[in-house]
Amino acid sequence: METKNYCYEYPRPSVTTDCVIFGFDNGELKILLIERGIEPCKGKWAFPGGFMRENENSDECAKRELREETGLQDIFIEQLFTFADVDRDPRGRVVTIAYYALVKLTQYNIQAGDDADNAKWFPISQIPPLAFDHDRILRMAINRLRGKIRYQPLGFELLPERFTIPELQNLYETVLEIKLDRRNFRKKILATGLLIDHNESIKGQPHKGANLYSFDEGKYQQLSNTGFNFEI
Amino acid sequence: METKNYCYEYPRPSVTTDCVIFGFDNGELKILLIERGIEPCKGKWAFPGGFMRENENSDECAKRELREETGLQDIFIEQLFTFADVDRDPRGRVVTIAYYALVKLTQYNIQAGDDADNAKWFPISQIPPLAFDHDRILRMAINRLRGKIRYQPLGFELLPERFTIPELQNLYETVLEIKLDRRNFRKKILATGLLIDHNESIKGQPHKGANLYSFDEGKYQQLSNTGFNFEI
DNA sequence: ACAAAAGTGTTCTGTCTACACCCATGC
DNA sequence: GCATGGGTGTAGACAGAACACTTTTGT
Repeated sequence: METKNYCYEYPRPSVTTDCVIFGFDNGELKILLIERGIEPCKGKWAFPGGFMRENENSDECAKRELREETGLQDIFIEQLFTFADVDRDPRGRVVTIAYYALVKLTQYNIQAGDDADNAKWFPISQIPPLAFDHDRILRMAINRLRGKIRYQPLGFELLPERFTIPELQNLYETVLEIKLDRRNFRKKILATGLLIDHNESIKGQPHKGANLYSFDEGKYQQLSNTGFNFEI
Repeated sequence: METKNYCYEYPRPSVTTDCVIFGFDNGELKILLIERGIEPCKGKWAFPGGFMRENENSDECAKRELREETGLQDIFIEQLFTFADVDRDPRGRVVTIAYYALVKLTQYNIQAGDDADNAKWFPISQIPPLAFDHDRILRMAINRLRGKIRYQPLGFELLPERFTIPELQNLYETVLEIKLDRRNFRKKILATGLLIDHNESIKGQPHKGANLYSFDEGKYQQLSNTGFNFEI
């Protein structure tokens, strides 16, 4: 199966994209994985991904694979890192351009088995054995998310369109694995002026329902053009 | 020349690494470029780089190319981003894993033409027309350096082993394109406890010579393991 | 003695932290 | 009326910003 192919006198590796998909639900950070039905690594779990085609760039490839394997589209996706170790795939030389994506899980409400039969969400505390070097990719994706959520408004990509401040705080606490002061968090997040108050609150709970907000994407774009920095 | 090669039924692109090399000299941030002697883009300037071999990963490839084309080794180098647009190289499909490197320019004292005949340092304010999509790569490298120098001790990689605080400040001011207060800068950088005082100062100037320091790499490693964050 | 850059300390201001009580809702 | 979580304000600590004068050295 392995053949040597040369162009400019050099062998060419296969190139794939893989995508680490984060969701947030029930106070837990989760990852969408697909169970491999064929060798190599049959029975292990892997990120959705696949081979880059001749007529698409890596961004397009990552988005296409996401759509084909999970039905997801129009979600936040960003290049993470490229993995090019010699022996990462037993079938031959494979270079993988890894991506990570953020899903409004409660909104899209993806079910395991949308397109791929054995897709499943796993809390990051209970990740099953992963195929290839996907554990390394996962570690890097989590670090990227942790690092970037502090100074870019990524959190909102993981929550429904309308969310409460306690939900947002819970997300930050979960992702960053820290505790935050309720009063200070609310002050800081409202001080950015980037939350739109909908004067509407959650009903049907045995306690006061929290107020709903949404993120003002347009205002954020404006502000970031004038050198403003979001920061938690 | 272009042939279609399939493995797992998919065509394989060529894979290269390119490296954006930063140096700092004379109060200027500079980039090392190589003039292309052959088509395509003959006469334009490009980053050193080349095709990844069968028995090396991308890090090894980037370091090897650096050594072969500039004589540089054992310098700071890090993966930047992967460029995989369909038409970035007129010869065919080429995926480039870009790197950036930092050189202690005054120390290594690389001369234009070490190995590659037409290597030359350019101040970033006077970059000549670049080959392929290298202007995009350069922009991304500069942004990465600007972003990362604030919260990781990258600055020291661009200065000689022993440097003065005014030199270090000058570097930060140049890279970040801002002015910093001399007294506050000194206070902050010394407060980290990461500078070793050599009680030795620059001589032969028509004014007071500045004191020499070096960066305490070992202490930084220790501190960063215990959750310390460098920040300017 | 003078020009040029290095070195040094204090005050002010604004931001982050810590913390306790009342409010709304469903049962 | 009680249990549960939501919402609010203030005082103290701390870090960052602003700022002027003295010191060293070569010419």
